[in-house]
Amino acid sequence: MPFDAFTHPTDANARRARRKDARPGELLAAALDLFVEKGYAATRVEEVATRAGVSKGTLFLYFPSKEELFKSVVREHISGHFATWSEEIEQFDGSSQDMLRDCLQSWWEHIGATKASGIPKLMMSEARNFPELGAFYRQEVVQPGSALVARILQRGITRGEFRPMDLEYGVYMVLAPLLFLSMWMHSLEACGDPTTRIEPEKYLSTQLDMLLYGFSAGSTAPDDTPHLKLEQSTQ
Amino acid sequence: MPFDAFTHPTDANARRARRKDARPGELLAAALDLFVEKGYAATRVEEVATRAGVSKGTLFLYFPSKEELFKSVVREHISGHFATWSEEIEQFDGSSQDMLRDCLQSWWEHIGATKASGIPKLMMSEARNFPELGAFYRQEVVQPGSALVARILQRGITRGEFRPMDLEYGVYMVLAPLLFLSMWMHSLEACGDPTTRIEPEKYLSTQLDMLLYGFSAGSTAPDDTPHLKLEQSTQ
Amino acid sequence: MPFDAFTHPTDANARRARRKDARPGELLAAALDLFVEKGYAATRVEEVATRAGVSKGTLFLYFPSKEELFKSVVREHISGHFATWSEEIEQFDGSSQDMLRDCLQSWWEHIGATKASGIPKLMMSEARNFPELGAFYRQEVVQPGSALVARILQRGITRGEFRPMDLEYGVYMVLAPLLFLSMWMHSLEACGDPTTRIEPEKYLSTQLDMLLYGFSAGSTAPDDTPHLKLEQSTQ
Amino acid sequence: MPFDAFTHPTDANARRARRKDARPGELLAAALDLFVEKGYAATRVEEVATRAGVSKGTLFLYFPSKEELFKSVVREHISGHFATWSEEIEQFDGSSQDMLRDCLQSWWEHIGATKASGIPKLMMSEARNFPELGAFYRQEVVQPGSALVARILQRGITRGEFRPMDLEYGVYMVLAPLLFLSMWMHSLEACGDPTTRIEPEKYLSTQLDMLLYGFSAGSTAPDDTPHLKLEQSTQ
DNA sequence: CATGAATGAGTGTTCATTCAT
DNA sequence: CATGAATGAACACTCATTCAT
Repeated sequence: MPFDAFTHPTDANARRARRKDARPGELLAAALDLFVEKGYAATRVEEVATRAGVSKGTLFLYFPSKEELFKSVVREHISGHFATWSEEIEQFDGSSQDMLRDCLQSWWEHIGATKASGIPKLMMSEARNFPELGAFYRQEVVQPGSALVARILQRGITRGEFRPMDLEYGVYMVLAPLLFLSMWMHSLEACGDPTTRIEPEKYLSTQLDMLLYGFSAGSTAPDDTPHLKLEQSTQ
Repeated sequence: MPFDAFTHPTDANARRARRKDARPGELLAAALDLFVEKGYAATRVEEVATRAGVSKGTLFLYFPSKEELFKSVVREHISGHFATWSEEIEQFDGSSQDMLRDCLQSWWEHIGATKASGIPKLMMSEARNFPELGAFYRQEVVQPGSALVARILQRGITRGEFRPMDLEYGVYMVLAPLLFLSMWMHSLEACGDPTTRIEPEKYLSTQLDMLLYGFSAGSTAPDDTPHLKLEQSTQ
Repeated sequence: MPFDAFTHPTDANARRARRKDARPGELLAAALDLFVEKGYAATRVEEVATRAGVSKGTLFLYFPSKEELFKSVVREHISGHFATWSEEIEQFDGSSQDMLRDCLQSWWEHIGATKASGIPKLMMSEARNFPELGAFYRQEVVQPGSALVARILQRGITRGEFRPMDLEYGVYMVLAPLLFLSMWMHSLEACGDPTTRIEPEKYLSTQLDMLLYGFSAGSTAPDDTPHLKLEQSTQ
Repeated sequence: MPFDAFTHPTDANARRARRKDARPGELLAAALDLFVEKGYAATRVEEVATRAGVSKGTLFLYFPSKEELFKSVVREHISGHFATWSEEIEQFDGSSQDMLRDCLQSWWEHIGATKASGIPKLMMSEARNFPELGAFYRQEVVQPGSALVARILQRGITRGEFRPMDLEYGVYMVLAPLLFLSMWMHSLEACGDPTTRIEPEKYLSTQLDMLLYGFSAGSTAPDDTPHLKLEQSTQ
């Protein structure tokens, strides 16, 4: 491509451009780790810088303050899979039960098993100290996410696969266990003996079963219950 | 006044004893509020003292450090209704579905609707900074609580009311939504517009329904579904 | 001891009251010295505290910020001799020449020879960085001071002792050399070899002569020229 | 154009030579502005560089440190009109009163109305932090300047136009109001409402009158008083 | 027992200075 | 020669903790 010729790899502009992205990226990653691990206040900016391999001064070259760094961390990890997921929902043509299974599976792959799983803990811990961020998170994450799940449930109801329900609260039943799982992983599980460990595969399988058929004896799952299989237990 | 006679004003020992209990009580209450609201690090001991109506120096008369104050706050609010609950389970003789309903209802009354609902947020936020507290919480709350729920589920399975399941993960399905609810109330819900508000009654009803029958169309609840009714929507 | 009896050691309130005044007083004195000596920016709050015999933290107990400390320093030294001076002018009944002599003499005694002489340097150096303070100074010091001198000049004109003149600029002729003297003392004179030293008595005598009779040969002073004699060259 | 021919574009040496002079010139000008405006400490080298249209790094190519930059600024603007003035004095053959008038007029034209008028403020503000500069200023400016004025006064005395006086302090009477004027312009006048403005022409006229004849009624100026007229009230 | 003045280690932030490109 | 990213020493300010009264 002729255009590429202009910005030859040795082209200083390109290199600088990459820098501009690279350095903050490492800082944001380090900051996410530490904020999740210790909370906002207990995290020292110098530690963030050190972990990112730069000096304290450099951090302030990219983020005007600790608060802005925090906001950037949250925003960074929200860019979102919503567009992709929305697409997938649109084009899915299996049963709604399968859809729900895919939903949990995809959440684990793209959120639960990644660093992004630390964000909910961050938000829950700090939302009251950063109300502006709380609003941002509600608008950018909670609402779109709820909407996606609501579409799945609505589809199931429409197709006669799910029974009628209050969609808003039905959505919570899908999301609450997921969010609880990610918070657990970054709090009690991360600080204690490994006996506390939740195995995501079992956990999500159980959730799927429960969501579909509940615990009552009569409502046992048919043999063709969607089977959830996670690719990797991560990290 | 006969009651006053017991704690006779000239009885210095008695007075001091009461004091020792009374003052820390106010301090612990103030501290719980603030720790839940702002997190451990962002809470100033002076603010705690002021809110409790005493001076900063007095606080250190009762708690040797901020850290000990924090630990006391958590310990204090964990005293636990486990003995009572255990008793209730022992003597319950209705269906296991009803038992589950009573369980949610009781949790709301004694935990969810009280200040104790702030503890889970505190633990999730600070467990990694206070691993000792995390262990304590697991031992004193998570395990006994899980055991109680496990007994309910086991009873249902034994009596043929619930289908067989992995008890450990079944318990999570009961507890995760409850813990999520309390965290939500003290984070995003507490910092933003009231549209985010979760109505506990609806939320818990939905959870009960889901737990028992799931979402699938075939497994609709029978007419005698246990109906959950909360006494008061709190505070 | 009779002296101790007055400030009875057991009177906690009285002692505390004195404290409240005493501590800031020492801090303000130390701050004035240092601000005059090194300028606002180059002065370290810790140095101010140390010179006042307290810790850095204590300084912030009395002044919420370095900026407020600076403002307080300027305000403190402005309370002013204006009331007294105004009175003196009112009741003076000698010649206006004598009045002018007394004016210079009094300025030296109460301002020039005291720490207050550092304030003009401070204001000249920092007014552009603290416009609000500049306005305050103009209003509280420059204007009242100019008004006083203007009254003296006007009286002389009215009584036929001084020739008619533009009062506003006449006032500058009285004040400019005084302000220059105080700035000189706190800048070049304070940093260099003693040969630069201006002797206030000679300086002010010369100024008085010039103000009254100028340099021209014809206008020599009569034998009864008011003679200026400073009490002490201070410090 | 013949002049251009000298600095032929292909002559690298010439170009570099010009650069060496040109770039620092802009930097010194920018630095003078900012140092006068905000003081030494509050002036950021980056701001100086930006205002001069170069990068921060470039500034350090020409000046090894902020301190050296400051010293250069002061030195640069002290080059002095002393040779010219000395010449003028030598060749002047009017009255000493006229000489004094020309002196004030020339000071205004070459110092007061130019950026050099900021130097006295700088020296007064920073002399104690840069004693070396203070000494330099005394040697290069104060002493030659005083000597010039002293020559004028001495001439007047010798010719019987001025009355005998202590020359050293007589000189201060000439210089103090001038230095005060330039400090005023760069401090209180520069930060506040325009009502504070001193009109140089009136101010200097008044000073001249006072210097020659004083304020006393008997010593009114003869009709042939030298009349001071400034060419431009600057900027 | 209660106070609140005093402390000083610790933190976020700035900015002169360096140096690889 | 010019740049601007990177540095780290230095500073203003905070706050848990102490202790004399």
